[in-house]
Amino acid sequence: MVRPREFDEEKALDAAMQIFWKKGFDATSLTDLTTAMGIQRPSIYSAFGDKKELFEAALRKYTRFHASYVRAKLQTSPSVKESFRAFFEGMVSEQYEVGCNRGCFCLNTMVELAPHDEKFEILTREHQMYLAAIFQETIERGIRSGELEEGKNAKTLAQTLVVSLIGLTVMMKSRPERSFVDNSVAVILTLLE
Amino acid sequence: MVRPREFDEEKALDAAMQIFWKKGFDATSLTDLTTAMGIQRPSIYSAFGDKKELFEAALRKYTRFHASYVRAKLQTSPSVKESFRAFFEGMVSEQYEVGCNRGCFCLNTMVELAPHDEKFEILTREHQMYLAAIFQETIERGIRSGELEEGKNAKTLAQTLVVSLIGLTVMMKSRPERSFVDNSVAVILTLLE
DNA sequence: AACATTATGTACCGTTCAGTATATTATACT
DNA sequence: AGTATAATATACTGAACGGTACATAATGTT
Repeated sequence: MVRPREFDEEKALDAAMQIFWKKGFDATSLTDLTTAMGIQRPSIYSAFGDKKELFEAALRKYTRFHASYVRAKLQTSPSVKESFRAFFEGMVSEQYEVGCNRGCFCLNTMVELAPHDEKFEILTREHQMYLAAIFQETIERGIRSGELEEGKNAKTLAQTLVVSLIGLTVMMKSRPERSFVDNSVAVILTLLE
Repeated sequence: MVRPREFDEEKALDAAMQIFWKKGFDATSLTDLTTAMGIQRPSIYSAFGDKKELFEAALRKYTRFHASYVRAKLQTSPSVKESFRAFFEGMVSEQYEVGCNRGCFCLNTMVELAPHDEKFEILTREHQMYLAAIFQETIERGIRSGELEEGKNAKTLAQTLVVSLIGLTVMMKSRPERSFVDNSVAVILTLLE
């Protein structure tokens, strides 16, 4: 009945995510987007709406991906402590190995848009809350298995680990000496002892 | 010999700092700046250079102010633990009392500009290093006075507290329930126990 | 094969941006 | 008082922005 789309919407959205992640909302122009996505402006508007709607779709894609990534990373070992260690140390390694320094798309958005746009305030907050829930479940698993002491407050500990994760991620944007973050990770992990 | 400036440079720079702090570099237009600073464009250019130079001057003013603020806050009590508590809890209170949510100018810049501009990567990193040094000195004071145990590693602990400070500041940009940050502060402070 | 429908490519819209040329005004020194 | 100097105010520049009108191309159905 009609002419079908020539481009893969998911691939195009992925390209948009990458560039928004790297440059942020304001600094990304529609020309940047058409180049990265490999399609023309009217195709963007018909498929995704305006720039902000596209950004929101890209961010939602990111948070889904990121949440499942974190969930997977925290199950790499039967040991909860070991899983958290692998998670934090892996995050640091990845950031220092990659050339560009884009950090976390959700945190970038929290800084750039959340204070002036309630939609993104809510969206970014809820992602952090979700991460805190994942952390809490993992800690509770450790308590049940006996690896962590019974007295630990899983909820407040999880919240603190999320705060630490945010701090590490943002700190690395300024490329401090690696020992700075390595030391911090080591101290943060003592909270699980 | 010449016509003197009609405006107070420090006051104008302060106004520029406030608006850059609130809106960031890209989102602040020269029209915003002339309005906030109460002067015309050519006056900005002759007194401060271009937009980026003005931004840098504003950020340097901020970091100087912020560093001395932190130094003062950490001497509010002879007790190091109590000083850190006052510092972290005060920071949270201030953020929740203020209507707008501008966070920390230096961290905002770390996210917006540091990854794409080496000058700001260095500037923001050095401020965090300076904060870490202040924290370390404070912890060492606590160790000398006997308030903190001898075995504490002042340096790594200070680095971790800086990471925590960053995490709290950024987290608050999404306005989570206050208990979230209050809990985190409480746990973070246990690192000093 | 003709048509209705939607995607695409091009070229454009008005607006806003950072930055500046020019003319005027106000000062300090001679 | 007159002049040299620099700070203002106005108005403008070209470029880039987000967004869209319009013509063309490609499909599935009749």
